Amino acid sequence: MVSFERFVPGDGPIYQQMVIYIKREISAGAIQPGDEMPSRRVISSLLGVNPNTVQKACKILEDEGIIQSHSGAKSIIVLDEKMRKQIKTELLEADAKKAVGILKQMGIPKTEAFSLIGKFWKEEE
Amino acid sequence: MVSFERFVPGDGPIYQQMVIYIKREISAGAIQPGDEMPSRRVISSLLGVNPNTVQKACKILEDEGIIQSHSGAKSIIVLDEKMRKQIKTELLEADAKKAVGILKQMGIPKTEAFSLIGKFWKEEE
DNA sequence: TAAACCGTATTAATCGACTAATACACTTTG
DNA sequence: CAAAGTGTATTAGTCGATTAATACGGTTTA
Repeated sequence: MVSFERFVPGDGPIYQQMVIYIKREISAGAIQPGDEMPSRRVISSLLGVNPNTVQKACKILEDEGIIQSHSGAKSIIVLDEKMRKQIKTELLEADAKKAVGILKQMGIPKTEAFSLIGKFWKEEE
Repeated sequence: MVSFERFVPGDGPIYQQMVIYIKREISAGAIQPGDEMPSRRVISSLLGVNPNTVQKACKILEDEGIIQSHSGAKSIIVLDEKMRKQIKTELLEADAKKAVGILKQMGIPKTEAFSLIGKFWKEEE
């Protein structure tokens, strides 16, 4: 069963955050093909958002071929390994590029950036 | 004169992006105390947004003590060195922490994260 | 089979970001 | 001084994200 335990609300529309959350969990292998999604109503209650907002996210995931929804039954994850790698690459490129761009705009030298990242990596372990 | 050349529109409210942009330029030393801000109307035309949106950002910057506005004349940057370092630290902590959190959620090992960042750092030089 | 659960859809309403138009008083500048 | 430029404020309106309430038909399950 797909879990939303690691979901932490951030910036921007919630339905977009949900889509990205699922994709990141898929990249990590924490969500796998065949896994069941909790029902729209359960998710909405878990995250404290409206069922319609959840449905909006699920609609996007279905349009992208990541979940499959049979009306009446729970949705399931349906992606293959090729697609998983593709999603992972896309997310990584976007996130790493963004992080690098920010650090460079702030005038941080590469070495300092590495030590910073190493520091925060340690703190959370 | 404060420049908006490096401003690239991203996610979230524009007035918040403007505030962060100014702070990052300050962190980098590209914006310094005494620098003049372009007028609200000029900025709005530069960025293609409404003057009121620009004013909203400037109001925040003034409330935080980063700019000083005399009605009728251009606003100027007024922060001291202590404040500059404080701003830089705040931004770095937030950005680096966020980036690390994302990479870890995706199950990226530390070594791979470093090589990724190194790669994108190179590409833009 | 029947109740409980599920995906889906519709309609209306709220809220914040942003636009738009305009006005006023102050300062800089020629 | 006078014109142009500037910060500030007000009011109204648009638009998208989100909430809210509700309904319908298919699937699970006891």
